[in-house]
Amino acid sequence: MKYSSSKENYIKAIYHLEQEEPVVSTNALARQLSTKPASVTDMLKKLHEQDLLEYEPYKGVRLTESGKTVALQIIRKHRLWEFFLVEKLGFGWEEVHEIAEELEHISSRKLIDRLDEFLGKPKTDPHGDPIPDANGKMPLIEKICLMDLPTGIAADIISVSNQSADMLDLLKHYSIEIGTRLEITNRFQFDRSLQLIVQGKSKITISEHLAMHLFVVYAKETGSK
Amino acid sequence: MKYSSSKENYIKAIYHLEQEEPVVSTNALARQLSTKPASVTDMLKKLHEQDLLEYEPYKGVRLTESGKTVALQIIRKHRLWEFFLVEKLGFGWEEVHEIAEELEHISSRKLIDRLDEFLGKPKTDPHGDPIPDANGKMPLIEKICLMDLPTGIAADIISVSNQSADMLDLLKHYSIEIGTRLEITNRFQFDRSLQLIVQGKSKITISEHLAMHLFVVYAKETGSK
DNA sequence: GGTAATATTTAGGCGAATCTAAAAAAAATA
DNA sequence: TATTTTTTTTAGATTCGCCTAAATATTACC
Repeated sequence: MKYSSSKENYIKAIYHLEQEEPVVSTNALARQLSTKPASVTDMLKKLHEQDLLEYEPYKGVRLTESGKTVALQIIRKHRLWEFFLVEKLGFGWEEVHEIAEELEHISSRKLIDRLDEFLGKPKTDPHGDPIPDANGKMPLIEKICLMDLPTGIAADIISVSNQSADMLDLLKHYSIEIGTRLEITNRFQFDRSLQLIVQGKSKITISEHLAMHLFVVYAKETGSK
Repeated sequence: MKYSSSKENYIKAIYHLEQEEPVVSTNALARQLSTKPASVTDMLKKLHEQDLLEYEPYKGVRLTESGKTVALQIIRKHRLWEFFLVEKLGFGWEEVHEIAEELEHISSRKLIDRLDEFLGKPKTDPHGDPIPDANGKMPLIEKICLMDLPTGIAADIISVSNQSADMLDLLKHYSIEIGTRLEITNRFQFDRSLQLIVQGKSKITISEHLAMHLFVVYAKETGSK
């Protein structure tokens, strides 16, 4: 099924707003899309007819499963194109969003799967946001600073959203690289710095600033189900 | 200046039709764009108001200089994206046109210039059609079978529009590769085969079929102005 | 040169996506 | 709870790109 760019933008916006609150209001959508509430109502009715969202007047909206699937495909395209722009064409990560907003509406499924392949099936975009796979499944990636504290669950660094020399310098200092296993043991509220165990051995403390750039994927359970 | 995808398609279609006949008719355009003559008339009036073409009712249209500039930028984008799809993503040359029809409307100038760079500033797309440079200038490329005969002007192979094993095999046989200098000395009318001098030395005869796939750029004048 | 065939334009309409202004429902508050 | 404020929807218009049907201009041909 193919949808207009405009519809795709609505679906994507609803998806993002749903991350904050379970039901999305007409006004919130209008704000997000820089449009007027009346226009939103019109469009919601159309999207509802296509079963992309649950909508009852005055009650706000939620994406249906089918709507979520569409949203994830758009997000996949957006983030893969961003990755391409930065890694292959040398754009700065701040300047790619706008271009990706256009590219995400290119419809060819084959194109996006081949692009994914070409880029090496990246797990996150240049901003560190996770890229859904071809089936729309998000990798379980989080900024380490957002992880729940008392889990004791180990996590592996999967990417670093900043490749500056200064960043790499710091990572080297802490002996952190792609694949390093980390475990959070404490979060100091004063500056929100994190205490970590690196590779099950050394104990370190890192700043929130650094933590914001470390993306981790939860490590597979070790044995026990 | 930015134009809608629809307008860009009109401009591109007019540009292509102008290659055949100096003035483009409403009907020809309608046919090309799979639309109705009445719709074409509507659009021509709008494009005329934007000074993209010369238009007087019942007299057909021609692009203005400004219209041509726009057309060439669209063609540049189309062909660069085709090159990308084939060379980087591994698409077959037959399947890229449709996707490029969408990609050509992505507006970022910086994107297309970086893409050009990334691809190595190719001179032709996978079908062998020339790619305008950033200023809209077409490289002087021709299928060798279309070159005027008694020129004696040398030309360098700049690309080959077919990368099959059979093709490469044949080229190897003739010692022709990218950069090889060719000079046409005769065209046999019976089968339109061509007699060439390769690298100023060996004399060979190639079929029209092969010649259709050899693209050449006129060699720079050697010394004399 | 006049008439028939063809090409083009005009007139009026439609769907998509937007808008403003006004009405109606829901929420907040006195 | 009654009233005010806020949110949302409805009603009616606009622009864009397209359509069909009818009118008009051009061209081709007897």
